Amino acid sequence: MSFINRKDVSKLIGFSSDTLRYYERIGVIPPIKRDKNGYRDYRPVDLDWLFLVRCLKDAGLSMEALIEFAKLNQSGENEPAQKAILQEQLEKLNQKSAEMKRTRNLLEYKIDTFEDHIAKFKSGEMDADHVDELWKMDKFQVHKQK
Amino acid sequence: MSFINRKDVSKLIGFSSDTLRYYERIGVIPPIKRDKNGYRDYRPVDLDWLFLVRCLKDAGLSMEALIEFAKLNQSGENEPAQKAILQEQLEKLNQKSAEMKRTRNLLEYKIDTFEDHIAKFKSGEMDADHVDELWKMDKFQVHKQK
DNA sequence: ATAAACCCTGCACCTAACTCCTTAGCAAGA
DNA sequence: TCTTGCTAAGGAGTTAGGTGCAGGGTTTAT
Repeated sequence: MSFINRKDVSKLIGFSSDTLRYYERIGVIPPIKRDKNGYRDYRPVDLDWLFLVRCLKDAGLSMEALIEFAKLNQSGENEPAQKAILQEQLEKLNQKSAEMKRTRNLLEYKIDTFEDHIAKFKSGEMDADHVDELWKMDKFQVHKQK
Repeated sequence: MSFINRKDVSKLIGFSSDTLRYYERIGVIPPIKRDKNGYRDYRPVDLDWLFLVRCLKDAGLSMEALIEFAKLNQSGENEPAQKAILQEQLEKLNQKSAEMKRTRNLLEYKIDTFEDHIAKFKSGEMDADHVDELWKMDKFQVHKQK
């Protein structure tokens, strides 16, 4: 007689039953209400939370951050703190995006110059100039030493 | 008398000495030449490879993919295969970027509507309509069931 | 009334990717 | 020569994030 059972939730959100139970245990999702048999009875509010968890996890948040967020949410009047977490994660996401963009540039460069690059690589002719060329692609801000 | 020693490489690329040794062992980087003492002697060609590994790893490639790539590179005439791997990873990177963009939208939405959202969440008033609202944000293409 | 198909719990186990530990060799300065 | 600080190798330990399994209960269909 569950409203939505474990299996349906798995299908909807894409976490396995085991994973859902694991998340509940470590505190990523709040304790789910049970029906008369002790079976989990997921409500829309739970699905909403799981939806958010799914997105944030896919975006690369750690379980730790998600647990912190879940705790704040369950323990009352910490809306500014929660909002701060979301904003912080948004900031991280933006940084990550920028990082990925740079890596994409590098990949494109590597693909474009592949023949040349590999030829040098194999013959051992690749020298400091080539490495310099890569440093200049702005991924690292280190001082090359003599 | 190393050209560039382990510690310098750590500083330059940002992998710890242990990690460098680990990578060499599992085949992410080729066997590094040694000096008369048996100490590793990193050459520009090695740094170039490490640079690429650093970027691809940061972009989320698994060690497995990197090992495959490294093997192809060491074992001769597989340039098309290597190029294919890079292109495949570029494709994955693009997908991931799109995914992150969607999640960013969700986060922004959540932050904007936070007060309202949390109020509903706490009072348990959040209902199927709200979940619908989220489904519509295009992250999932599932059929909601009755 | 028995089987199929769900659900429950606790706990052991797993993979990836490191990270640390121990024991030991070489090397350059006080 | 002694100490400090680098290096080496092999292998055990750690962390994150699950996954599987045994042993049991319920519900529904046949």
